Amino acid sequence: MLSIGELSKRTTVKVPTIRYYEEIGLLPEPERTKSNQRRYDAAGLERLSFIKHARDLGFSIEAISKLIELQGHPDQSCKAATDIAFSQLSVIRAKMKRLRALEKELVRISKGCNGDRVSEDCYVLASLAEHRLCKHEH
Amino acid sequence: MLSIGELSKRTTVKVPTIRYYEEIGLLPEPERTKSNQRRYDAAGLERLSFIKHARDLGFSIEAISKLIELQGHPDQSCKAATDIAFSQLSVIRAKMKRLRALEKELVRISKGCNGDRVSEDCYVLASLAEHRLCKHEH
DNA sequence: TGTAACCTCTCTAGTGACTAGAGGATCAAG
DNA sequence: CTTGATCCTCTAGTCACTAGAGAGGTTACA
Repeated sequence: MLSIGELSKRTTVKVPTIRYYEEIGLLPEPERTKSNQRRYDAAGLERLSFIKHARDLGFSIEAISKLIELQGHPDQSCKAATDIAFSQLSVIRAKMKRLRALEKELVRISKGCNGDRVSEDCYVLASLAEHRLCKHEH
Repeated sequence: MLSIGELSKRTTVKVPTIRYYEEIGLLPEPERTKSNQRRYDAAGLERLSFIKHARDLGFSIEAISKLIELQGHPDQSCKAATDIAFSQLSVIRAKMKRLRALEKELVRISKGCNGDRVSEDCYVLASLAEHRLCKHEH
């Protein structure tokens, strides 16, 4: 049985975050010692590892809740799970698309001035002030 | 002179957001009519357009505050401004790097199961449960 | 002049996913 | 027995807004 601190070390999830997950119902309430400290078993460790890994992959807490729910029915179809993974993939791709556009524009703007002028003549500041100076959509 | 609603339409910044910007000091307090409604002049419109454009490019409110501060000293060096733009660029690039890694991993995981199995045998769920199954860093 | 539709005001609270800190109890090592 | 680490609960803060309540103001048209 692991204390919250040991669980934290093994999963690299911070202690207050573990308590937060419990509060919102993502982790079940664990056993307690006589002195009211939390104690986790192997199932608790596994569950938190799952959450941590999914979070690292950018899944929302809501999506993770659904995935856990699905895990709990090992004999049912996993279509819902793969759907969630695909929608996560499209979330990631949408973010990348946007970031690529921003990068392009910011590179262009940055090239306009290397910082050796006065603010009045700075192309960076001018570009921020006037969207018209932008070449790409963002 | 523009009402807050007109300013909102021209900048596509929502009314509550304009009030929020005023609250945190990003926008100066505008004039008011006798009946206490906000009225904005050309300077107010320009300032909010600047903020909006910078936000669209992903700059934080804090960075924008600094940029506005710099704009206020048109005769001083613009190095600080270009520095902020460059650091924003590296923020964007770091995010993209991370997203690329996540995308790669998620594509790989998703390929492992097309949703026609039971949860117990689903590679997507298994991969989320076990980091060991991952091929790339994330 | 009436009235309906819309705009604006302030204030509070909620979002997501935590993070920080206060103030106190408990535990393990020396 | 003491010290320092760890644990507990609770509240409040983060970022950049967003939503809603309830009251008052403005505008267009009959």
